[in-house]
Amino acid sequence: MAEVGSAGELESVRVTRILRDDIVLGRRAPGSRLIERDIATELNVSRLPVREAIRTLVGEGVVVARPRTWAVVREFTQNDIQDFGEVREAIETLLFVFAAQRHTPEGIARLRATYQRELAAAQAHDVEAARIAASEFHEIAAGLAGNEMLGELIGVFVTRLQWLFGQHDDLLAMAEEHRILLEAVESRDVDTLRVLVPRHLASGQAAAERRLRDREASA
Amino acid sequence: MAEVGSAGELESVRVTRILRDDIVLGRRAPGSRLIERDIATELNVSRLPVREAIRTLVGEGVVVARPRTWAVVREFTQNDIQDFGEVREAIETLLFVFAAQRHTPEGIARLRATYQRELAAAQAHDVEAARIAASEFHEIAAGLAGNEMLGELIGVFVTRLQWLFGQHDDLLAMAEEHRILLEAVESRDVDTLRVLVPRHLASGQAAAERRLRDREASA
DNA sequence: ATGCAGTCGTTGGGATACCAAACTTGTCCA
DNA sequence: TGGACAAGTTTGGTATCCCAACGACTGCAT
Repeated sequence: MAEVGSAGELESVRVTRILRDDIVLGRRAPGSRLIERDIATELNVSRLPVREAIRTLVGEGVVVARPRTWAVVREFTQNDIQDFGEVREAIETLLFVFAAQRHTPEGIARLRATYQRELAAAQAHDVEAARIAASEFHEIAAGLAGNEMLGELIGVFVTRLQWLFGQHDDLLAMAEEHRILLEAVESRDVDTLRVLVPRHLASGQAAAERRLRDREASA
Repeated sequence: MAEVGSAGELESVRVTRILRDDIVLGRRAPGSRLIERDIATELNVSRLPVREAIRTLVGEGVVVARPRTWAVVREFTQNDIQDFGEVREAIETLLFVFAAQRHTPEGIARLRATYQRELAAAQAHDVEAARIAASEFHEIAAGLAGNEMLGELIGVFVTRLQWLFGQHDDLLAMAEEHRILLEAVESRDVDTLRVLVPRHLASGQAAAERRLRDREASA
């Protein structure tokens, strides 16, 4: 019918992806209502896939739903972002430290290739490609860490991550930071990573806080 | 109708709780099938609440569901338990360090009261009460940490935590460990906590691995 | 015995219609 | 101004029906 996405894809998955993109890309504002019937009509599906999608997004922490009323896109406070940053620092440090301790030559090669794609995209000012490569960089690093539970945990948090910290102003600076991370992982330099990762995150953190302040000021 | 649980409780929540307890308490074995229709009939509800419950439990990581087939209770491997332990160590260290840095006198009083309840229950060999108090101990500590995102993260993991590490053999030893944690938190002794928490977790870890090995041997 | 292909029953994903409970909202009145 | 009340929305749940996909079984050939 619509013939979008991979063959045999479940409707609920498709709807989830659409709504998630709407939220992450800002097409649905924080606080805006998610009304099952309307969305169902809009996307030409029944309420069922929409319900599942909303539940999934609640699980991913970007939607809040109270019983028997509409769900809304989550509104984050300055405090939430700070809390999130603290947690993220711990998780990502763990991630890169494990990656440094356990990586294989083959894995490093893939990580480096992805970094180079990111760098090229950043130099060409291709925002979308750079964003995808950067996100892949983290995915590969998660693989190198060789800890599936850690992967699951990151999976739970990745949507709000992309939402809150998705848009990084300075693509080249970000690529450069990834180069430094890459080299530390390759040389298994755990001590350096323990100071590097928090510093890497701090820049995106500041940008997210700034964006939120701007939004609050204009409200 | 059934008039169980709190008033106005959603069916899906009730079903989720029932299934979760079945799994955590071992009434449903790892690998056993969760068939929507059967469970719906069994609990006298329609398929919808059951579907939602299963999705929730998938989110909590204790059920695996592939499209268009039954879901099954998750089977954990030795490797999963080890991975989980690594992640848990990082999270709980973060939790107790934050609690040490940010606790209030009032919060410490509640933590101490809960510890004393746990100790009393352990001395009386009341397994159920000790288990509940121990779990409350962690909940209160999470509150003291003053980081809602960390709370959410723990919420995602708490079910498999209770499932895999729920039964601790030596109640008195566990209470004693909680006493040491409590005192370190109270005196804001962060350095001690950084070595204490991993040690605290190691004992439960070993017990879980032993249990799994036994189960595998008898299969 | 073993491997394999086709068949058939089972099961989840989804659509539709309907209802009750409860949450919002707007209005009216003190 | 503030609160109680009424009306309209919206979700949660039930009941059916259908279909595609999956799994299990059967029987055949080797």
